[in-house]
Amino acid sequence: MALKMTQSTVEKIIKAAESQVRAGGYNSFSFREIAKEIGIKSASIHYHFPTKTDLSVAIVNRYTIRFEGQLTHIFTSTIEPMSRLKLYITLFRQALKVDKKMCLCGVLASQSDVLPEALQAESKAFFKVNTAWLSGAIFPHSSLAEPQANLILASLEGALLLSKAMQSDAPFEQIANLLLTHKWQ
Amino acid sequence: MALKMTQSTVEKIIKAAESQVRAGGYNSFSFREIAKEIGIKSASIHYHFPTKTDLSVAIVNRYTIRFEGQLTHIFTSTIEPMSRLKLYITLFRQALKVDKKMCLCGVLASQSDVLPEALQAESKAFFKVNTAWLSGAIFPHSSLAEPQANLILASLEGALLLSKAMQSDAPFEQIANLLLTHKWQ
DNA sequence: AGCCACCTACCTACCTATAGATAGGTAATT
DNA sequence: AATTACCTATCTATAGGTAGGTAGGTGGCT
Repeated sequence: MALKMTQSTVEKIIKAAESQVRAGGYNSFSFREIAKEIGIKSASIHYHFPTKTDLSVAIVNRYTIRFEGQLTHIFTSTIEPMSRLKLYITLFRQALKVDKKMCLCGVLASQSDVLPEALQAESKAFFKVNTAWLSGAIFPHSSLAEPQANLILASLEGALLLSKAMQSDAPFEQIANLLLTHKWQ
Repeated sequence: MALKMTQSTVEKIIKAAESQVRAGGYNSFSFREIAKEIGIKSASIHYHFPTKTDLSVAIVNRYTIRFEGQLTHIFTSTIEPMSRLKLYITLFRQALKVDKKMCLCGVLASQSDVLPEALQAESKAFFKVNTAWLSGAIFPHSSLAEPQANLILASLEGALLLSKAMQSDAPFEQIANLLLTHKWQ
């Protein structure tokens, strides 16, 4: 029972933190803001995550694991490459339209230079997972698999960026549409 | 002479500030850091730019104007769409390889939610300049000009993001190559 | 069963560093 | 005399982090 409560608080902390990072980046989330949001004191967060780096790594770790879960789900739900791409795009569309936030690692990547090394590594891992999956799941027999995977990933990260900046979903949808109608050879 | 010195200090402030924003985003640049970097006191920056928002807007403004200058230069140097695209890509390659930094507005876009409104507007203007130029200079007679312009811009912003995260220029070059070999109809 | 040691999950109170911003002063130029 | 381009000194808010306390539960020992 006490254990369950603990996990729940940790979950709340990570969720609130993820939300704040995705809204404003690494330097615009704070222990005090998270604490206020979930109704505890900032010192209590240090009990669960001694340093900001520890908490940040935990956020990205959870994010990547959940993302991987969704990739696996897509992979098993269809073998048609373009169907998989369509579902892959849905993951990013959800960030934009449901969460109304950037991709966590997209935000972090743009600030790579000022991130703790452990966090850089964690965000790098997220992108590796994505390019590896795209190569294998969408371009299994293409010699251009790697560059094409990079293009899709970059386009979608950029599409989120652009749509956030333009305060419109249109850029994202136009880009998504081009990716889906493109002849990938 | 005094006027010249003044402009020079203002220039130094903006340059240092731009560099810091592009490295770590809006919340990781500070008056004190800039002051230290250029050898004055932080209070003196407030003389030239009363608030952080004022300074930020000035940074993006200068950035956009200089970018527009380079776009105009490309436009007049060739009429061949693919040559223009190649030169356009060079602008982003320079950010990655020479400055070793993100696009200023790419970083800011990822933090849109926490930016002062004036800054959001300024960064939005940068992207509008780019999509408008791409449409007119590369896809003058295409009905798909707008989505294609968005795709190119998003791909390149995303390419910077990805290359920063992966700590490798390869993703950028692979994406650039695909954009240049693509049949844009 | 009753006691005791320990652990968990918080708390209050506080530290130092740094943030943006302001007031008021000053030397040099116009 | 006024303006420009700085300065020193200081304010308040907030940052991450730490020390030490405590209520309530767990588990072992007699």
